[in-house]
Amino acid sequence: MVRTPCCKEEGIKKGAWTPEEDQKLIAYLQLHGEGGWRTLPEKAGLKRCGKSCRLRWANYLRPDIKRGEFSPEEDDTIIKLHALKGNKWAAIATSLAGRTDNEIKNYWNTNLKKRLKQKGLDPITHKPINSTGKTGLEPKTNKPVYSSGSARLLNRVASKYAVELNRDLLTGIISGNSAVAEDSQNSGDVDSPTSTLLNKMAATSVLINTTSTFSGFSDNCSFTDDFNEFFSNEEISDMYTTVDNFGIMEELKGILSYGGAGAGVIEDSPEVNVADAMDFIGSWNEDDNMVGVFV
DNA sequence: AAGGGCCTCAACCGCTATAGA
DNA sequence: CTCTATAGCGGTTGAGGCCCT
Repeated sequence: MVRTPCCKEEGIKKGAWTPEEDQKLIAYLQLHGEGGWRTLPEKAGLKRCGKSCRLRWANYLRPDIKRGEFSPEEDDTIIKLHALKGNKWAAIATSLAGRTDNEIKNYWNTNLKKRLKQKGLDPITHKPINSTGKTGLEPKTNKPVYSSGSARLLNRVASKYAVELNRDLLTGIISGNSAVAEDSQNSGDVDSPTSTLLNKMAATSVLINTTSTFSGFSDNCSFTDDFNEFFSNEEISDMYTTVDNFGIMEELKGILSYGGAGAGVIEDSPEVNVADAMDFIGSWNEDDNMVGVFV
């Protein structure tokens, strides 16, 4: 299909926007809202094409855009998500509030890509650039790399929720039959213990959010850890690549951050030894005390 | 001080996806 | 179903600023 380019008309200005043009665009959008980009320039008194106006607004003028340097946390998020999604800048941007896909793309190309290279990592594959082709993420032993992650996650859940909270909930998380967990099992994909657990937890979180009869976690729960405190970068990377989809991970993050911004920071509970294999998921013993069960 | 090279990032281009007539 | 308009995406470009010689 041949289409007339939108920006080839006579008298259409290109290049950098002036403050006056910005003001006209802002004023118009504040008055009329977004949309109707094709006719907007004429109505707003701008000699620009609609596409240019939309881009200027989306990438620069929108009031919710966060300017300034990227934080180390944002850097980590971008790198992790890039490892998972590749150059899907718009998808990555949805996880960084106030950052645009264009900004992330530029930041990646000018900073993060170089940083990975300096660390000896291929910015495309995120694997080490060396002759062996090793990724650096392979387990150092015969144990799967995800084992410690799943074990620690379960310990945290058990130790933080089990006593004061809903025993049924935790049991449900671990032994529940959710569509998500079943999909994972039916997909034929390699199903790591961590991803199995995460899928079950994520499925349960959906249940919490959508079923009014389900009491879920209590409001005084102070479980405010996030992934970065919870797991190593390697573990997070592994989770993102083995769990079913990004949405599930976001759901799980919702569980982990449950309790609200004002809740206290949890302290590390004494580490409970958890079997690295996740056989115990299937052999969950409801008569056992929650904390310290996983040995 | 001059100018050449490099870097950054806003903006553009070409394309696909989607909605609606 | 087809066609068209619009929105959105990712790659690329180029202006301008900075740094080094």
